Amino acid sequence: MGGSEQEVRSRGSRAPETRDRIVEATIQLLAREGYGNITTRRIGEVAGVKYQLVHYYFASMEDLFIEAFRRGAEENLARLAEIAKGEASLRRFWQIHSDAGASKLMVEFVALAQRHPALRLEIAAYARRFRTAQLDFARAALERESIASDHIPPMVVLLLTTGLAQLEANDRLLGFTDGHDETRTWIESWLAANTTPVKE
Amino acid sequence: MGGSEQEVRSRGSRAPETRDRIVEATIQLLAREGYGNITTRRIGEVAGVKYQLVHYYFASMEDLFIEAFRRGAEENLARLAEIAKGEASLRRFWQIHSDAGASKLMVEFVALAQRHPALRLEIAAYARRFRTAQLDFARAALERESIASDHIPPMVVLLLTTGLAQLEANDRLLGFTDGHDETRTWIESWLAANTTPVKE
DNA sequence: GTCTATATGATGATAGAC
DNA sequence: GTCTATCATCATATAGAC
Repeated sequence: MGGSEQEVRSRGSRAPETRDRIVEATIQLLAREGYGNITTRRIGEVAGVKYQLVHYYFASMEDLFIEAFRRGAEENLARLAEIAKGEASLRRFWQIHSDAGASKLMVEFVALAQRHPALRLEIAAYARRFRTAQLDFARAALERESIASDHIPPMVVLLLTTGLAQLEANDRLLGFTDGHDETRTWIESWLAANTTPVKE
Repeated sequence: MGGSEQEVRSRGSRAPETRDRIVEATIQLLAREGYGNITTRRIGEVAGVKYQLVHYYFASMEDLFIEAFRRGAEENLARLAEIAKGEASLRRFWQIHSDAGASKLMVEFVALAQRHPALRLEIAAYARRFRTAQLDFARAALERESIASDHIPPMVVLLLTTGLAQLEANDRLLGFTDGHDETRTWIESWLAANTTPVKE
């Protein structure tokens, strides 16, 4: 960990990344093992620091969770914005839901949220924001593309696809994936047959 | 799901319902406050018995959860079987997913399952069984009814609707229901327009 | 900033009297 | 079967030395 420091942190204080490491470890632990095993001890272990340091940087676990969630949330919103830059298409819309890792993380955070009211509010606020952005994108895609079948409200498309992503994450949590491939394959081919391709 | 019957509890005279009360309290607590607040002390409180009795009747919390889950699972399977007795229709199929309470309970159990491996296996086994039964029903409905739009594989219909139900339960957990009504209304009217009515 | 030690509290679980 | 009493464990969170 010596070497070159490309940190933009202008405050050249010592140990500039401990806090980041803690946040990263939290996300990583959450993604790998789930909310059930999240403790300060394990976080410290993964981050390579004493677990008491967690309390030095964060007043409470909830604060840490909120910060970790925000980091992931910002990434998701940024990615959505990135995708939204291109031409709106249902195919691109579908891509957003294809990241299994993000879905699982979201499930974990929601689970955590029930024990931490402030985190719950944070997640709820983000979820509504994200959904609104998704809705805009879905609306644009549906308007632009001529869908062969009945016209479907953007909200319906949104909830069905989001629900599917959540279901898959949930199934995986339980340890099975029956029907996932079949459904994804069908959706992909349906999109291929019913929408106009968009070039990158 | 059968197998080892641990206690026969044939002594029906003395305090016959304590065990049931504990199981009921567990389900009730899970439905009301979520997995986060499930402890032996709270269960005892709700059941109106000393919390130590929980350990008298159940070797571990996991055993209690498994029994509680089985009770709910049996009910769900029974209700599905009841619905399946009638003529298969997409409308009836959709009804299965309309019970918000059952969806939330399932979400809670899945959350609990991550801390309790044996419960996870139990739930996974049930989920696959239930899904198979639902799939049969969806297949029968799709075959019987002439759908106006493209033909959709039963598995796709199943995962989309199940996913939607799960999404709604999840949103409610977070405290918002944006788009739920709109989506349900659209689905109901779509079913009304694209399927043949079934008389009770 | 990081360490060692510790306070404080809740939990699942058990022992033994009645 | 139900009670009181208690245990060991693990959690979050602090205090204070360096």
